[in-house]
Amino acid sequence: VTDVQRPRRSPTSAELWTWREFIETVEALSWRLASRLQSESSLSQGDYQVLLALSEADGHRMRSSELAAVIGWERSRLSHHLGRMEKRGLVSRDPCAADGRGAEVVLAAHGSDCFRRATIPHLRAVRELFIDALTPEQLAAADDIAGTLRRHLDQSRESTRSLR
Amino acid sequence: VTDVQRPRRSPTSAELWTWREFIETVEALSWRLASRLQSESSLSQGDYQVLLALSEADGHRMRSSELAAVIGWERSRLSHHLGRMEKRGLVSRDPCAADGRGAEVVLAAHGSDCFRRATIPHLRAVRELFIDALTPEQLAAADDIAGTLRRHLDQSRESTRSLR
DNA sequence: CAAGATTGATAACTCAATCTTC
DNA sequence: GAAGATTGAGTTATCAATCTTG
Repeated sequence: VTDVQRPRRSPTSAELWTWREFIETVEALSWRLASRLQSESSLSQGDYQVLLALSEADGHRMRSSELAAVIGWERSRLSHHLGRMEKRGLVSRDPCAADGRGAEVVLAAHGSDCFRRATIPHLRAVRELFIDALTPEQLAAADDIAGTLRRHLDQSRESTRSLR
Repeated sequence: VTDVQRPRRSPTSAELWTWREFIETVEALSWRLASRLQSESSLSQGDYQVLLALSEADGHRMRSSELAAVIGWERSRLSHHLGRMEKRGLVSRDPCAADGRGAEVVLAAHGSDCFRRATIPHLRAVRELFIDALTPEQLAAADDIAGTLRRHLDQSRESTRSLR
């Protein structure tokens, strides 16, 4: 933690191989899950993320920008996406009582239905393609790695911010 | 390996938590790397993948469909993307001598320059955000997990195929 | 003027034709 | 007719305005 200033070696070829295998595999996995979700439940990954976040929210409703933060999207992307989901009857938007500028996104009944029906096959896919593929030890290691990477990312976001 | 037929429990909440943390973190990491690549080198991830594959190819040229297979894209996506890269002078396309139907994608001089200039900051980013974040043990575990997931994915692709 | 959110223009991705050559 | 590759139409993502309210 004290070597922040010192420039370091570039990655070895073994390290790079690990990196490429890791990122490409996870992307392939994510792609495969997205296809299954689409064909089994007619939802895109984006739809699912939005519906999941709303399902977990108090009163099945959230401020638009909070939703964007939770799922890690830019606001304009979310806004366009919500427009399409609204057309399909999955969500609706209400003006926010407390803050006249804001909007609240509400899970519609049809969205709730779609989400519930999608959940079982989707969790089955997650189990088949991820959880069952790994030993309990590997799963624990995955958890550890993800947590470490996440904290590192958050920290580096902070430090680049403070340089501005 | 003998329990293929038996339906199984749905994931525990701890397993799901691991899954979400894992996939979301990797996606955040990938997104962060893509932003850095774009701002530091004016290349998208797709551009980089194409340039990397061509740089590693014999004579800096490849058949179009082989390139698509290597980077795991659909042919039409690659074709559109190559059109845009060609406009920017990064690659060019030659008719293939051996097979009149085919096209060969060639790394242009400007593409080679851009790729070389992009490499150092990009590898630095990979090191900072991934390699240095993990201990050697975690890196080894990541390698193991990726390999296991990859084999599992390949295997499940095969078995769904044979059911048709 | 800053923050919340939407809009519009442009770029990129996907899917189903299409065209050419084997 | 099948394989290699491109094209076009429709959908989704991104970036820079824009509009409205605090």
